[in-house]
Amino acid sequence: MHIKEAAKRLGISARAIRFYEEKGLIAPGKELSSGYRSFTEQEIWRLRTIVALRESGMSVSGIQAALEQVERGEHDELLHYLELQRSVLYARMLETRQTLQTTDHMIGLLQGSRGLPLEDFYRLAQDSREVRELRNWEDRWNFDELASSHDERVWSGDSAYPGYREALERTVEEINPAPGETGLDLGTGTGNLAGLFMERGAVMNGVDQSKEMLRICRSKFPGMTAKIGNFLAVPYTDGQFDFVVTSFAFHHLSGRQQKLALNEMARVLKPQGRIAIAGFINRNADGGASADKHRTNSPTGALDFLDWFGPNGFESKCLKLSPELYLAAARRGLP
DNA sequence: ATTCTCACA
DNA sequence: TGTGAGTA
Repeated sequence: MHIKEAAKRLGISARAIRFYEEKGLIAPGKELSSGYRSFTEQEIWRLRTIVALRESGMSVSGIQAALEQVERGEHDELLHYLELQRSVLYARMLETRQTLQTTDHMIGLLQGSRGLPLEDFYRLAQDSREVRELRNWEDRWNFDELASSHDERVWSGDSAYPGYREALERTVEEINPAPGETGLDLGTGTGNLAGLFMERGAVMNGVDQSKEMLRICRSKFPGMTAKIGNFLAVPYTDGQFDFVVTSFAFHHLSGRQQKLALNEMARVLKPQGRIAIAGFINRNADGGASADKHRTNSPTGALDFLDWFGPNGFESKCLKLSPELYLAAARRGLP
């Protein structure tokens, strides 16, 4: 089959097919006499995959890497690419939704006032941009960096920190899950906290940005759903969870990112849901990404984000577990 | 009808 | 990440 028919069957331009060839995604044979490209059904199938991945937003170079790995039989690599792609799409959706909200808000302002409320517009636009910039945090989506972020977090494994296990157990006590309740563990790592909740009969979901962590987590806890994602774009729809927990992860965020993360936690929480945050609690002036340097021994450090709960309809408290470890717990009242 | 290259957004 | 024009 020649290029035009192939293009027609795939619903893309012939030019695009040549482009994919130029980028090394396909290598169709050429007819000796004419020099025309000749496409086999195999190649059409491959092109279909390319088109599908492209439609989901994956870059051409990403598709190239994915296809190479599939050829080597490493299917979980492709699975990882798709999961990653999903989380990127989800983040994009949340951003779109926020833009929509801002626009609605502006429409409301316009309808409610005679003149142009320029100052309000300006403030709204600023807020909106700020949130977008926070979400667009470093490029942790870069495949190469996933490994190093894994290393950064490896200390949170079983043996590493004194008080680690106690902090997790106290978190479970605070949430006090009823059997059958649905929970979300953000920055779940290898699923240690989620595992404790499952022992209590909770149905657990976990989110982590490291595929290595998720792989270990899945093998440790087959009954748990684990997704790639992060605090600022939690890959779940609204109002799903009875409780959201996180341990030894929140301090990686800057203060403003923590606020955004709390918004996300509240978003996926059911009306009377609970939140528990355990670990180091930093008092982090904004801008500093690595919060570990700013660990504080002062419980007032926790108040920086505990202040968020009250105005958002939560009853909250903060417990000091050890000189360095804290547990913030919150419960949302009736709406 | 198709290929290739170059410029362009 | 593609597209369009011009060419052979």
